[in-house]
Amino acid sequence: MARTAQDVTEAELAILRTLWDRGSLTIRVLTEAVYAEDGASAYATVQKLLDRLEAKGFVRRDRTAGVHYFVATIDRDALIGRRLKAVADTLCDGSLTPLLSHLARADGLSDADRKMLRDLIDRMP
Amino acid sequence: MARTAQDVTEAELAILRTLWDRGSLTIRVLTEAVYAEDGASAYATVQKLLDRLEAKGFVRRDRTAGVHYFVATIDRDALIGRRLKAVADTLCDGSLTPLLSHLARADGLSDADRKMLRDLIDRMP
DNA sequence: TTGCTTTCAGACATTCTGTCTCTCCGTCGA
DNA sequence: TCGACGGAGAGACAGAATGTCTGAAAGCAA
Repeated sequence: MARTAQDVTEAELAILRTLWDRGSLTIRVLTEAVYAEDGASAYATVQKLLDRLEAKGFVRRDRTAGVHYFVATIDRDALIGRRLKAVADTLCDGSLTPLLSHLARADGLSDADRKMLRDLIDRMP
Repeated sequence: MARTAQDVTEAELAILRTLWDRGSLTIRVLTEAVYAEDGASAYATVQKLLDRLEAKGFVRRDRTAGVHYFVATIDRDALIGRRLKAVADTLCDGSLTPLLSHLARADGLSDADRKMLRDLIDRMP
C-alpha cells in the first residue's frame, strides 16, 4: 500500500542543496547547477521537482519578475529536525531521548565534538 | 531512478517490533500478532515480509525444527543507529555532530533527559 | 510575425510495497 | 494407502512514489 511518503526525495534534495548554497535561483540556473547538461528534459525535470517541493511547502516561488525565482523555505537544520523526529516517532514513540543517548554513545565523535556538546549542555538552563 | 532503498519498511517494522517483544516466533504466531485475523493471505504476507527481512539480514531463520522460527538479528537501538547514520550521510556529509547539536538544542527534552545527557558526557573519556 | 524562453499540464517507465494466488512437500490420522 | 492439512516457496498483482520526458500555451524581443 502506501509508501512512507518521503518529505524530501533524493532528487529534490539536490535542488534544495543548491538553493541553500546559492540563494534565490531560476529554473534554468538550477538546471545547469544540478544537471551538468541543459536539455529541455532536464529543465522540465527540475521544474517538476520544484513544483513538488512547492506543494510540500519546502520552497517558495517568486512570480513578480517575468521569470520565476525559487527560494528554500526550510533550511538544513530544520530538515535534520524533521528527519530526527521521524526516527523518534517511528522507533521511540516520539521520544528524542533514545536518539540522544545513542548518539552520545556512538563512535565517530571527536574530542572536539564532545567538548562542544559539553559546552552546549552547560549553557542549558 | 533509484528510490532511496528503505532499510526497513512500515509493515516490516511491525514484524520486527513483535519479534523484539516476544523473541523467536513462527509465521503463524506472527500473523496472529500483527494482523488480528489469520487468513491464508495474511499468512503469506507475513511470510513475504519475513523473506525480505531475511534477505536484508535483519532476521534469521531457524530451520532445524519442522516449522521455521524467526529471530530479529538487529535490535531497536541498532536500527536507530542506522537511521541516524542515514540522516547524517544525507544531510551532514556523514558527521553526527550536527545531529547531536540539533538534539541538544531541541525542545521536548525533559530535565531528566538533560541530566542523563550530562551524566553520559561526564562519563566519557 | 518569427523565434526564443518559459510555464503548465500531463503522460510515461521503473521501482517499491503490501497483498494475494497457486503449487509443491511433508506429516498425520482414518 | 489415501487424503486432509499446515507450512514453504515462487510468482503475480495493484497502487503509489519517483524521476523523466513530451507537447501545448503564453510571454517577450527583434
